[in-house]
Amino acid sequence: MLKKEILRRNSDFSSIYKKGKSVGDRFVVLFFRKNKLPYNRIAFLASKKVGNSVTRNRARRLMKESYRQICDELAVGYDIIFIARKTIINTKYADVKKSIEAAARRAGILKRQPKAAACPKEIRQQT
RNA sequence: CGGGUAGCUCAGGCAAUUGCGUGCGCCUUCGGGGCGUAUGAGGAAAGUCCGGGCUCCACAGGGCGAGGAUGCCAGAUAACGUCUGGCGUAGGUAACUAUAGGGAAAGUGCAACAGAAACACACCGCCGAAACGGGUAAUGCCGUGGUAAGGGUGAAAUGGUGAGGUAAGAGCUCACUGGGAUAUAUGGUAACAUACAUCCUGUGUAAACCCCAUCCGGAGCAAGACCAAGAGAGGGCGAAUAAGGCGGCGGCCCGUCGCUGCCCGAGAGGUAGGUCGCUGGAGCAUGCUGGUGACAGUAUGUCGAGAUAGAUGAUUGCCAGAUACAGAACCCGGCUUACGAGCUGCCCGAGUU
RNA sequence: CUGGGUGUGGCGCAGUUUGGUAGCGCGUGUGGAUGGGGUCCACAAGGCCGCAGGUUCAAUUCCUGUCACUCAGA
Repeated sequence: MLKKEILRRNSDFSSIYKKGKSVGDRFVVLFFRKNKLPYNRIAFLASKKVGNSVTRNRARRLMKESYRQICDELAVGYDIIFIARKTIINTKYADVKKSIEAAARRAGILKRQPKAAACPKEIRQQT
């Protein structure tokens, strides 16, 4: 993941919360919005409700790994926020991955044909 | 074997595939790219309860006051409210543990309820030709009174036992003794212990105010240093409340609400943002020496995170089996709290030989 | 990183200053009043004062430690 693909500014977050759409699943909640850029911007969140710092780090790492596996199949030009729910405590990686896939499919940002890829990795190679 | 008590160690390892941060080297289309290699969370990283380094501000000689903290003695330490060793006291059969442990003979305050009285007291009781007054046929019978031995209340009632003494009693006197103060001697660096002499004999509370001694300037890495868009002083051109543009409501049009032209822009300031501070240090490991110990000295070896929306993950296999509490955020020394496994010493009880 | 505040019946709060009886409102239960309900009246239950130690004769109150929640500032 490149550094420009990480959401940082508070204004970005608030505009996504305000104007974007959301999809929930068993372990994660997804906020997303079009950003008119040739790549996606991502953020992973785990609030204090999830637990202590070890639990929150674990949740974010699981979500990151899942995103890395499926990012080739995602559509391009979105800001996406992944938020961990309380139920993510003591879950396995495979379950989190499934949950994220399901949420993305329901959000409609999962591509039908994964071969027309626009993953950031390939942008990187083109530019 | 059971129970207790004191301390120590580890915090899963190895391999494969695939990912992440940083350092170094090379390549580069210069992009917060690629390749290779090394390295990458803890015993508490936690709570932020103390102490220090470091940085800025104040004072540059120090003192006083306010406020706060600490409070047996000696030592360790950069320093501490920490640690070590001792003393006293308390608890425990013991190993051992706990200890804010200076001053109540400087002053003020408080001690509910109960009780007569909780700085000074007479309810019941005892006494009474001990003293004064009154009274009866007679009697402590009545008043003033003496008395703290006994009863009862209370957490606490004027130190305890015995004898003398007395009207009855009382450290009123004596013997022994509890406690305290002072002086001397011995041991100890000291706290203190022991012995002896003299004197005294209501209490608790200072984690109530207070007194005494010692210590403390304030803020904190978002400290602080450096670079520095945009906006802004101003200048030039244009326009005249219209049109147009942008945004909100709305599926769209209509409608409605809000905002308003373009260009140049020194110095200073420092916003967004970035760079440094940022990890080699009261460092770590091993050995030797000194010390009861905390610790100190010395020799050799060694470099072990530095992120900035925040880096350690995922999958599989093997090791008999398996991981609790928990994630560095300027850095150290402690304290406290959470928690898995293993080992050792010592004490008590029971049993066997 | 720094500095405050709060914790008391089921809920919201007093009491803590100056230690000694734990209280108020709503709610709950029972009874009364009404033909019934509401309002009203009477009575009752319900608290180891967040937790653990200490000081004291005695602690919700004083002291120390600790846990949780919450606010403010940089």
